[in-house]
Amino acid sequence: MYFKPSFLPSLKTFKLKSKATIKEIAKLANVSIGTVDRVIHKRGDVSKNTTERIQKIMGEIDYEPNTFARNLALNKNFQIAVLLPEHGKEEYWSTPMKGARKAAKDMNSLGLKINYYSYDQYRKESFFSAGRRALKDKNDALVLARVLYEETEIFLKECAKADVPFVLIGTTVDSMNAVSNIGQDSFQSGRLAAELLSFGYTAPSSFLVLNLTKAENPNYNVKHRIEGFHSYFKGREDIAHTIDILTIAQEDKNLLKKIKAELTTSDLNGIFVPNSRSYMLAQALSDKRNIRIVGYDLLDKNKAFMQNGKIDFLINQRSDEQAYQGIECLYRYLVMNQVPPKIISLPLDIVTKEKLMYY
Amino acid sequence: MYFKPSFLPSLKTFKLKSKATIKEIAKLANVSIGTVDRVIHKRGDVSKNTTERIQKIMGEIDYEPNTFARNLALNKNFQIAVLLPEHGKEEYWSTPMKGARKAAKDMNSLGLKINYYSYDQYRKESFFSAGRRALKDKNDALVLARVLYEETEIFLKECAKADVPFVLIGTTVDSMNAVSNIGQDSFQSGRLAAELLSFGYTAPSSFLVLNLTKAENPNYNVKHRIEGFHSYFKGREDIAHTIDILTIAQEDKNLLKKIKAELTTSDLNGIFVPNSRSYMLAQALSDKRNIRIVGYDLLDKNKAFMQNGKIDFLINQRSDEQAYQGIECLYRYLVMNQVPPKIISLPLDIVTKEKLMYY
DNA sequence: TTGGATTCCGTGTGCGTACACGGAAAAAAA
DNA sequence: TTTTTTTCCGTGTACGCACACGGAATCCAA
Repeated sequence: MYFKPSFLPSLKTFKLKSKATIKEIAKLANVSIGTVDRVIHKRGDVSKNTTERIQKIMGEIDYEPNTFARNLALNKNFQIAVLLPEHGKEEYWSTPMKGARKAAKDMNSLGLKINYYSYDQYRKESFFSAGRRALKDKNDALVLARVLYEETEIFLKECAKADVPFVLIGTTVDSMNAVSNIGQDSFQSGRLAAELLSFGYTAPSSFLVLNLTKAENPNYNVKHRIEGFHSYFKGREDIAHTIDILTIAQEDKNLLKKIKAELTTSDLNGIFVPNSRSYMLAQALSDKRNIRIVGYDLLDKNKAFMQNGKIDFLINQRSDEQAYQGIECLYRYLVMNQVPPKIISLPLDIVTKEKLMYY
Repeated sequence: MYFKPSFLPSLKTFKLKSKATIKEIAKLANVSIGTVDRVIHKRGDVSKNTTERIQKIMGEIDYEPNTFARNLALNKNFQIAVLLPEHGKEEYWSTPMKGARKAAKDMNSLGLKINYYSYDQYRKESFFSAGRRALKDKNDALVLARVLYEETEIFLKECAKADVPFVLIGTTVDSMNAVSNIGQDSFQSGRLAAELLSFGYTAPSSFLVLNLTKAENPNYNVKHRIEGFHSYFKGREDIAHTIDILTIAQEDKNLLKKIKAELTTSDLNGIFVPNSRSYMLAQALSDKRNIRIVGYDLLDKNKAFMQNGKIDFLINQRSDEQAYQGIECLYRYLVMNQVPPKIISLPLDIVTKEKLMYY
């Protein structure tokens, strides 16, 4: 229930002179507000002469429409669709969902409604049908992750045709003419992983990239992380570290065996797992044996292994923040006409055992 | 100059049924909107019976006022004061200022105005006069840092009396009945520093806390960081590290000498500088000599020493973000009546050489 | 039973913008 | 010149809320 809080301004309150309004522009240009409105919204039916006069004045006084009045007049409640893969309670995609829900709550009083659409990320048809449902439901904008690479491209063309703006999360490549691309710089995160993994090692050491792949779907983030990882060591000519790479399909029944085999044959100082499944490696390690591990993301399993000291660093993608910011961007875009940067690169978040309590 | 963007909704646009309005409440309660308004704003002159009936209905339909309509009707441009110490271009306090300026820009179209008040942090009178000026200028709210400890308390009592809400940044202690306290958990950051400093050392090692104090003003953040630092090692009974502490006044003419003396007499593995002046230590180190250094904040000088490898980790307080969030909080508080958490603890941000490019 | 005070509440106006409607003036066609 | 069309622009209403003004109802006392 809503009641007036005590701090609310009363009549006595000092009133600032507000910014220019269309009324003032109209007066200055010797026309009615209707004409000014026509010029602002390019609705035509205004003589060239008058148009230019009004535009000149608008430029001079730096007119910006009053957000409150505008939205009151529009009398429209915006709705934004969030299109993400289905997920279990503690899986990766639950994190951005959490961010979206927070945004929904925060912006509820601004009349914003969030609609959720989920799909099976291993079935292209599922993605298309969820996406098209979002379009049919007349959402004003769309937040999604580029999980299915080419399918997303096809779908986003449909969005463009329907004049539905969208934000891509989880990527920092300017693609598909999105309003914005919000994510983490994968290449740089790979470099950071290399730095953390090799930190303090003054003697030549041996590191492994353990790429636990899943399904046939190529993950470009993982690819760029590995590239960044290598680039770091290429730039360090002071010490000749050894870098190996081992790729195993996550579904492989002999996964644990293969990892253990690798661990016994080579004498490793550190392992980099370039996706969120470092817990699988941690499971395979019976004891710590002083092998440093750097992985990604704060899945519950990863956190548990960090807590007991098996995983040393996790680079957090903050996909909740990505989703939140995506929604915020689109809201500002729709309501206040603010255009965000094409690429928003969230700072790399390094998580250690001591930071764990925050998440 | 403002022009209608192409994506703006037109008449054809699907219209969602909007939330409950006072008009509907009035109809349900069989009274006029004026009466409903009187109940909402507790303006009196409504019979007890009617009041209760209206309140019941409001509770049932979960009424929330339309932010746009409310602010349009209020016809008020809010102004928020930012009260911070004077600073040179690249000094610590320039960072929160940057955040404030960004907020001012972002929220300009919402009619928010930010007024800046600066003071000499070593002159109490300067603080009081700046603060009182902020009050006289009829700011609707106030963002400040608790630099002068007791003086801040006195001043904030004046704010409370004048019914001016405020947010404290740079602290995570719920103090003075602030709308919110936004900062970094100092104790936890000290623990993190300890973790980073001792990371990878399996043999008993020797660490130093180098406390470069400034002026007589006690800094509670520094105190808590050092406490956290010690607490980390107390919890680690696996290895018996040695912790020393050395306090030197920053103004000490023999600062460099004293540091160098310490470095030669003891065989250190790492040094923790619990404030933003780790660059002073770095200056004293002629060569790296494999002493790990953990410090705070991204001053230009610190960044330079991190770039050339002399400083290993910087814990970033993100005071720009603190100021930004402070302003945002207060705006939502004033305009949408949203009450933020009493304490907002920003995640600890670990900066390494590879992350430097982001700042 | 009328005057005045008191209690309670409805109506009207304004906030700045969006957009429909229709009217006047100018230009073109008759 | 008269009629029709086109060009251009002013007016009015709506959006939901805040608040002032003043009207109606009730009650008490004279």
